[in-house]
Amino acid sequence: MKNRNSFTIEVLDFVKTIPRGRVSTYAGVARALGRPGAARAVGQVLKRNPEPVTIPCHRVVMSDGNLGGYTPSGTGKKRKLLAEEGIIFDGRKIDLHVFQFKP
DNA sequence: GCCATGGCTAGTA
DNA sequence: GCCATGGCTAGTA
Repeated sequence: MKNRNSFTIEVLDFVKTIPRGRVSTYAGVARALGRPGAARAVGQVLKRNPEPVTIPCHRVVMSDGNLGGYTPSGTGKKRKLLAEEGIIFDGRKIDLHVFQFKP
C-alpha cells in the first residue's frame, strides 16, 4: 500500500461512513473535514480511490445534484450503482433534500 | 519550489 | 477561484 497523507485518509474514511441509499457532496465532504473550499481536492482524492468496493465513492455527487465524475468512461456505472441502492433520479439529477447523508 | 491538473462551487449578472 | 497532489526542474552541498 502506497503512503498516504492525512487528508487523503480522512476523505476515504469519511466516504466509508456514507450509508447505502444516501449520498454526500464533494463540498459536503470537504466541510465535514473542516476544509470548506477543498471540494475539488476531494474529487482529486476520490479519483484515485484505492478500494472501489469498500470505499463507496459513487455516493459522492455534485452540489447541484448532478452526478459528477466517476470513471474515465463516464458516469453510467455510478448512476447504475446509485439506482440499485434505491436512489431516485429527478431527470438527470438527484434530489439532495431527500437523499443527502447528514452525519 | 513551481506549475498544471482535476470526479468542484459560491456567488454574480 | 479554490485546494491538495504529483511530476519536474533549478540550485544548493
